[in-house]
Amino acid sequence: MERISQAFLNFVNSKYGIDTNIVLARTDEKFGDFSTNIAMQIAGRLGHNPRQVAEEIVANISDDLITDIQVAGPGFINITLSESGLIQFAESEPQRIYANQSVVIETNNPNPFKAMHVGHAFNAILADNVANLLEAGGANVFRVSYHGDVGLHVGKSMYSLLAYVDGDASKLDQIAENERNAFMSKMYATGSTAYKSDETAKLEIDELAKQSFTREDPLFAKVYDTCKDWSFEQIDRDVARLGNKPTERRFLESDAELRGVKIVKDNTPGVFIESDGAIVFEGSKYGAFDNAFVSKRGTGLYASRDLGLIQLKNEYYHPQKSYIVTAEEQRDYFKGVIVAAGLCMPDLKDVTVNISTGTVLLPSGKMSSRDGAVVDIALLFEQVSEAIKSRGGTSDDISIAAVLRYQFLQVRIGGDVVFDVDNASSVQGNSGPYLQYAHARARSIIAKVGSESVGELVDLQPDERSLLRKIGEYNEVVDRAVAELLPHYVCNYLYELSQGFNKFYEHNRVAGDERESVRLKLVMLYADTIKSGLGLLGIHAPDKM
RNA sequence: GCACCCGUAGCUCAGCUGGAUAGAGCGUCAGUUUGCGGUACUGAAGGUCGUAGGUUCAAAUCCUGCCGGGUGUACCA
Repeated sequence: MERISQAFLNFVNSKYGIDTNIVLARTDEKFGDFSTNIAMQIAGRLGHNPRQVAEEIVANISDDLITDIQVAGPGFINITLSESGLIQFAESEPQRIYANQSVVIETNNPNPFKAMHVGHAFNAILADNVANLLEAGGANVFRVSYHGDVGLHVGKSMYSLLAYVDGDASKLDQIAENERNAFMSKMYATGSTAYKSDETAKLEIDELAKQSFTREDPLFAKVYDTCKDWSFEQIDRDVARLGNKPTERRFLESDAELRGVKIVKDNTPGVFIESDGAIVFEGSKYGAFDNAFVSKRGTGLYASRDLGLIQLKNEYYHPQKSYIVTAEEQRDYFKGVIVAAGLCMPDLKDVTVNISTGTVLLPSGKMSSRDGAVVDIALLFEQVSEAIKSRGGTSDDISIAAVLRYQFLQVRIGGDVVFDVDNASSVQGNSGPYLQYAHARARSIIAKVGSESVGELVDLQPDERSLLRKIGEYNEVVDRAVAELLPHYVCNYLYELSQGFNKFYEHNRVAGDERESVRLKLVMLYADTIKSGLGLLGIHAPDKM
């Protein structure tokens, strides 16, 4: 295709003396395989009639791979490729635009001592897919996680937990493993309520929050360590159930705390200023907002820990890029942190990138609790599982992950997702299960016919050509998704592809047909393509379901 | 107040490096089956792309104003 593009550019350059970077674009099948608007682009500059220019160009372009080229509409040039041209596309490889790059990406960051909720699941799935795209682009990807193991929320939990154990940490042993998550949620909720309604409790919790940094008291330390371990075990299980690839390192706010404060203090004055006793970064000068990095008490705040984390990631991985995926509420916050990091550590300028996501919204009353609280991840899994069962499907972790991932990834990153359990779990329409089914169906044909009877793609019939054409778009779609780090392009494409397959399937028998060997080849190409695409989304494509 | 994000079919969303008649799912209505997995396929209805201007041969797409919704705005994370 490069060659054909170049032929256009060369001709336009020699004939009209115009340098352009016009590229060929996929077009509606009824027009051909590719089209270009190059004639209309240059006609204006030349003062010529666009159709006439197009005719001149068409008359001077020829290539082995082109079987038809003509002018249409106001001056489009439509190109139809030969079968071998289409096959070349189907057999090409995606580009590796991140080759030789090391990147770090946080693929989950729920806090311990609190239950994971649907927002964490959303964030984790999106980040894991961005990581997949980076890998597909050839990057050496390090998946890490980052967790808030210190601070106020820990104080809230510890308040309830210490009351519960009442001086005897071994009481925690009585809690069954499968009840720990619910127990921790309850502890946090109780502490959180007390913090709001009870002045004495508030003071105590503030004190416990401070202790979370030091953990000097043996009982505190024992309860803290036990529950933190429980939390991480649970987080790892839940993240795995979502279909995320494992992370290789867990960073903690407590690890980032001291070095973060040091970075801030080393750059004050300079990057930071002292204001009202606190150390502040004047982000408002950089399109963010003024933000305190160190409190007037001298303790590091969230922002200084992020600074410390940036330094830590660099020490471990020396990445060219470091991605942090967060909710859009933190967009301006990260803008400030990233600018500050670049000023404090000039070597790391432009390394950290914040990708901001939308929010998961819940349409029916079914999944939102009355008080407006967030949906616990356990409930999310349960609801999806029920929905799959109620339509007669088998509810295993692979199916549940397919439902969640596809639903979350379908929307352009940055937009909100309305999560309707029944809709997402449905096998009809644009959903994860539909794609899995469309894959299993193809594998079933392959199994029936037997892969040894595969033939070559020659003398294709229109339906066969059409499917081959669609398969050939895969790598272009992946390239775009990789370049823009937007997985939803892959979702949209895979849905169109499987629709195309189902249409083909409807009218073209494979097994036993006289064109069996040709069609089998096509079905195999299709099945491999959709499996590869689903893999990129972190969705398993079982042969049977 | 200021900054950022968003506004496309009844609902949920694609399309936004400007291009041919604005697409899809769900829902609604009407069809298809002695056949490789009907968990499928075909068709119909449904849109002044929030609004008013501007740029352009060409605007859902770029620019500006306005209207509507959301988020952020230092010692929480």
